[in-house]
Amino acid sequence: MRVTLKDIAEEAGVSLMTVSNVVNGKKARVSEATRERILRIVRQRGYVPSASARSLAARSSRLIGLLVPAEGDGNLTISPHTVEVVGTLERELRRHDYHLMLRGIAETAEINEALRSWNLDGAVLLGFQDKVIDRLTSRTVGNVAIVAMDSYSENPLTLGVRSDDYTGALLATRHLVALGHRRIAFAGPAFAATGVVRQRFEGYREALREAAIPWDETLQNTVETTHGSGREFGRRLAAEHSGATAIVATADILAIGAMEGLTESGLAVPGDVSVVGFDDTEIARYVTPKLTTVAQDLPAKASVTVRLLLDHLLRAETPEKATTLDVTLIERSTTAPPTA
Amino acid sequence: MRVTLKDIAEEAGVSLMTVSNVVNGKKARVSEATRERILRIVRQRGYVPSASARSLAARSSRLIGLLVPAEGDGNLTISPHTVEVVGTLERELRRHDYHLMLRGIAETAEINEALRSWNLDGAVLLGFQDKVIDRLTSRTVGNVAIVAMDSYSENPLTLGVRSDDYTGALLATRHLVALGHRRIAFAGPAFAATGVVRQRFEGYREALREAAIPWDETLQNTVETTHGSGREFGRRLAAEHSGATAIVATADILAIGAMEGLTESGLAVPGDVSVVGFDDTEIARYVTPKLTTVAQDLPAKASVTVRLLLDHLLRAETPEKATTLDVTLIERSTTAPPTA
DNA sequence: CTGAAAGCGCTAACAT
DNA sequence: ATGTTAGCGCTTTCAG
Repeated sequence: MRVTLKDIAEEAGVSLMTVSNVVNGKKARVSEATRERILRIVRQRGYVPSASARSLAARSSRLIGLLVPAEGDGNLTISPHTVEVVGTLERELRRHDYHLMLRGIAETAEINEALRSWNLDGAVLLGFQDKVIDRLTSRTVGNVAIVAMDSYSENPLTLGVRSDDYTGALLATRHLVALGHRRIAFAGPAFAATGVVRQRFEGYREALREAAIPWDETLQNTVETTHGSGREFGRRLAAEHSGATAIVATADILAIGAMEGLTESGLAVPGDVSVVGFDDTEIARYVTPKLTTVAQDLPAKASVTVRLLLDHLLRAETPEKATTLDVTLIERSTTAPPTA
Repeated sequence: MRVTLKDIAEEAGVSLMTVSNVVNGKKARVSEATRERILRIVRQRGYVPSASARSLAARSSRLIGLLVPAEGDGNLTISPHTVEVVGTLERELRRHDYHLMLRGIAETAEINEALRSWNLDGAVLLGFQDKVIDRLTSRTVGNVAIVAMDSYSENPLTLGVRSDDYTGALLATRHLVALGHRRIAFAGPAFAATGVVRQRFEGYREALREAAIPWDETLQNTVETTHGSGREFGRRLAAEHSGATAIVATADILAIGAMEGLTESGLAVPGDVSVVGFDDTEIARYVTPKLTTVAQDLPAKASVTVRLLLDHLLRAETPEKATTLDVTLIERSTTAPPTA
């Protein structure tokens, strides 16, 4: 059967605890000589500690939940830039001997269940609505370290990490304004009083205000974050003659869909209409013309998340306030001055 | 503290075991009356079983490892189509009360460690080289159910699930031949005697053979699976005047890079050179012109994987032989007859 | 149909 | 520097 601490202890002629201490690197508690002897036996017998036994006895699982919304019976909702973050997360966490448990969440109650069932030491909430984060209570999350990524929730039980969505949209819109655009459409999913999309919308509005461009409600478009929906939007924009000469989209995929819709309708990008995306996903560089977009600092997002998690886990540090990461406008080829 | 079985048992005035049996749905072992009473208390007290305690006592963790290569110190290697498979996997597995543990693997030995440390009931190996799979021995994997995705390894300890790579490349190349191409280049990463890329290469070769096109080694190009590498390849092809009028690439991203390199060099796609990709990732539809490519049946890949896993777990069934999934050629706009 | 005993593999808290 | 004791929360096995 499985090799246990006891086996090693017997073979080494020491007690269980000594082996345990060696395995856990508690150097202060064991002499260098026995330490080395035990380590050799451990390697030779191929001993691997049992995570469940540890988790049970130590009340710490060294397990971090990677919680992702799973709409209804459907699939997980994993956006491309999320994937990149996850890769880095896993690596960093593993270096500290923490492991990731991937879990789709259909109803809020499942967050609680996941946390308690596996005795998670922490969790990263990826892409949940602010209102879901808001609802988390200390009863449901206990004392685990929770990072809510891309959330603007003020819930003090969670550590927020997000990009500066407001400034991103501000930069994008200013860029358009500077090029001479006056009628700039906004395209994004429905949003509430708080959240990523709301921030982006407000940044856009602010840039308009700065330029003293009067607000026209018809420029605000509610569109799903999909290529198809973006395409429809592009077609509609072309058909409506709303006079819009530029689009700020809340996602690259949406922007790219819009470009296709526009082009199909006989409008040129950026000749007739300029387009700015958001996220700087890989595809932004692969479409023609290459998409001007707002880039997030994904590596920073991952490392901040890990740092926050570890600070809380190791030093039980008080959650500082939410971290907002810088954002940059990447000017490529989908923006140009409006044609007179 | 935590609500335990014992708490419930005391409150209900029954023994621990009765509660355990109720919670685990062993209906035969408890009367309907007590069953309902206990269930109510369970709900009301918010009892959640401890997975680690279960795992320890039952020697089954209900945990499936999602093992992904992590090159050196680097990030996880997660391709876009892998992500889609993972989403479905998670959902299906969770419906059966299994959970996923995401784990990057830098050295083969870590597979063993991951398996034993967490007492995994099974694992899905995503995108490992065949030679890694080959090396797995019963000592390292024990009796866990292992699905090796996209592997052509004959290792009887693993269940193989993959797409029909050979036929995919065959179809792609035949399509090109049918259009009238005679000098068709192959672009893909270095490959060994077995594996996904080897299969694709052989499919390509076979189509050439069918058409009695003599083999010219210079048409076989070793290229990394990246956009940049593809672009370089496109440029080189344009510069070399090798006479190639078409390209079969082993990945969409590679094909798209090649298109860009070709275009930059003044060659038109598909006017001067036709291009076929592989995988039918999302971006294939977003580039201009839209990419002709070979589509895998991703949902099937996920559900076969789950079925294989569950069969092994639930019924301890003998692993049948590897499953190969059908593949289809999606003709879009990057292929056309060669210009005379 | 229900219960008691034993133990899964490990660690925290005290000894010594 | 090392050992002892007492569980962690659950399931297995065997008895009623």
